[in-house]
Amino acid sequence: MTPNDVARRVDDAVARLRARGERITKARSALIDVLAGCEDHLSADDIADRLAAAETVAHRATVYRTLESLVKAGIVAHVHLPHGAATYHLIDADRAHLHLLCRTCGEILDAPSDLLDDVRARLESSAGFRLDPDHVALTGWCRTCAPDADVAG
Amino acid sequence: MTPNDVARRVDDAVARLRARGERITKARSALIDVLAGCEDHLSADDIADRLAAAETVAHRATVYRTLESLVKAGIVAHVHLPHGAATYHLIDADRAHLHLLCRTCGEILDAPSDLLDDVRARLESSAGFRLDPDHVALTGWCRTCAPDADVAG
DNA sequence: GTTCCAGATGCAACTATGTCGCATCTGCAG
DNA sequence: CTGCAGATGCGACATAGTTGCATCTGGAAC
Repeated sequence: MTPNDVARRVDDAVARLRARGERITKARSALIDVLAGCEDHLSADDIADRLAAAETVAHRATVYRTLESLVKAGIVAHVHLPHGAATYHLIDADRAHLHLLCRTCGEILDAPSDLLDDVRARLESSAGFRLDPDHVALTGWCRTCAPDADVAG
Repeated sequence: MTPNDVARRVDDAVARLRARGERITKARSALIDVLAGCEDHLSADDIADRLAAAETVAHRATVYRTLESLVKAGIVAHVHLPHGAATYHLIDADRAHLHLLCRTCGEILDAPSDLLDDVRARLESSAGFRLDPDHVALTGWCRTCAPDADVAG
């Protein structure tokens, strides 16, 4: 990701926030910078740490509330991981993906965004259930850990 | 589920615990009774409440440790729900199912256990990732809530 | 039935992840 | 520049789960 890409992501996010009539404060701006400059999956505490490292301390409550605003604005996605904190990342249409969590090493892998399309269609027609495929990570074991995996636990 | 079914489930669970050389204590026995007599999905606190109602008070730590033993023994499955506590239920081969959680009303629905078979095969061959399909609930919106659902959040 | 001890339990303190009420501060519209 | 809705800081609270340690007990050995 080039500096240019980062700037584009920041601008895009800020524009979308403004379009919703939300204010652009120091905390929000810094938080968007952190998310835009990062391709990893960050927990709320990770984000607070990076804000502090960038010399923009924000209270934990502010981080959570800001993330909530960004999620509501459709700018950020939060993904729940079984055990441990939720992770947050900017939504990027050309970078859409689902998440796989290794139960042994804890690594988060990306999966193609169309992975669950068939499942979604089946659930919709059979149970009327509208699947939200990106809201939780699927779990299992990565290539490295799979051979030693113990199914229980 | 008839009283007979419950008794069979209890006996089966106790036998499997013994086979692993684990002790059958009052707390464990009562906890298995609770799980065997219930088709719902119970959180650790739900279980503690039902134990208390059955006049077998067990400390929260004991409930967690006992559940962990049962999970390790392959007798109980725990399913993580985004937001809120994990739920536990006895594993019953002829009753296997996956879980769907409605993000609006919080209801837990069952889904056929083969729902993710294709996905599992794709992940295994393409990424070497071994999916554990029952460890997390899939989220979305049930038939009732879907029409009003707001995707963000 | 008694003894013994690994393992189970009770308890309290602790961690982690969020949430909330309220006083203060600040973006930004006018 | 000013006013104020909305954002922030702070601390207390809530929930879910874990851990260290002293005590108790299931069940095997005798």
